Amino acid sequence: MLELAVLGLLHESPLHGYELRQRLKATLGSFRAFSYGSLYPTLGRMKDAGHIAVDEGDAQVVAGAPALTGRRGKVVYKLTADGKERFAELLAEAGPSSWEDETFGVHFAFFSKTDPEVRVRILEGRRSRLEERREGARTGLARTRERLDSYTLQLQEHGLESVDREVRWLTELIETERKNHPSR
Amino acid sequence: MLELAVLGLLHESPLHGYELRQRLKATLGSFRAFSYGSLYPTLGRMKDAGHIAVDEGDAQVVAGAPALTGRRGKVVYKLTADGKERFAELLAEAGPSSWEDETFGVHFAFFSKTDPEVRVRILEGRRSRLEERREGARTGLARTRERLDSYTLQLQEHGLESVDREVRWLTELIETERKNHPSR
DNA sequence: ACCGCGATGTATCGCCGCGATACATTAGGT
DNA sequence: ACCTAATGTATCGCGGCGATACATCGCGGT
Repeated sequence: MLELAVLGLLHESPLHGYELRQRLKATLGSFRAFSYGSLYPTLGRMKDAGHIAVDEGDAQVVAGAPALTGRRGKVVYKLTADGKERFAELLAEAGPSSWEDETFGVHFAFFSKTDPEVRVRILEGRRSRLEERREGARTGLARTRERLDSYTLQLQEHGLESVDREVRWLTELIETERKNHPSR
Repeated sequence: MLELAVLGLLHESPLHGYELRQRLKATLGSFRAFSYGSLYPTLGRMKDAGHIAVDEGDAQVVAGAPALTGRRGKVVYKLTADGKERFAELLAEAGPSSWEDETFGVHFAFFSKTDPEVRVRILEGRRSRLEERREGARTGLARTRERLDSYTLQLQEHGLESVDREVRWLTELIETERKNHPSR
């Protein structure tokens, strides 16, 4: 998840942790943050996996100054060849994991680097996922409507409308995609 | 979080795990699920804390049948006096934690059991939280608009609109609250 | 009468993300 | 010269998630 996002961002240019986080916020927008508590461990894992490499931005040690305190330098991360492969691999997979709530947004953010066929499949997957959920909620609501207090009801309805909105959005996107890539 | 939800549901009537989860889905609607992987550990913690007690729905052991396999019975959970106190305590607190994304929905679901003053404070807190986020996103968007590809842009804008929608919803709710409880 | 299957039911495991926190460095303002 | 805000790296414990494992029960089909 975060892995995909990091791969995507480093695909543009090498970055250090802090920048990475800024970009994350800027790219994913209001929909997902990713704290340092996730970022650094993920970077660690990715490094271990050999998908990224570090350029110690290295500690320009001033001649006279004793290096008593570790004199921390910037740590710049960049993609390795394996990392690029991994990125392509993740971009290509259009399974249920690509259209779960949190994951979808990240995949979407890198759509311009994704194969058009895959784009459509992900959008459609996401849409039917939401439609399922909507139907479940709708019938559930119909069954229990009377027993619920007005606040719970309001919550449900707001939720339903949000889902509806997203479904409409997705439908538009799918149509646009089809228009631009008539496919087979 | 889950703790609050469980307290709220058990406040109505004792339930066992499975029912609890059904109610969770029904009450929180499309917006949050809560898997068993959260539920049972939470129930464990709450039991340890003395907020809930278990009624072993107990293994009606048939006379002749040897109890070789543990013959698992239903486990019914119910609130203790401490649990009711804890519930009231959680309902009364209207701090930042009450209007974070995930938390807010749960608080809202039990608004009918919440003090009117607290309700308004939570709604307002949530709203300003969203407005902050919106401003951040809006200015960020304005600064970087050119550098973003159309998909990222679309994602941002969809996000912004969603936030706008929720802000409008909250504003309506706040007005209704004020109308019904003019207060000081 | 038997089988299988889906709903009901309890529970655990490892992974991952979050918020809080700590601490160091650098730029700019007063 | 001093203070603050932004930049920067990193860790810790907690809580939630999806997958998984099992067991029981009622029901329809053969």
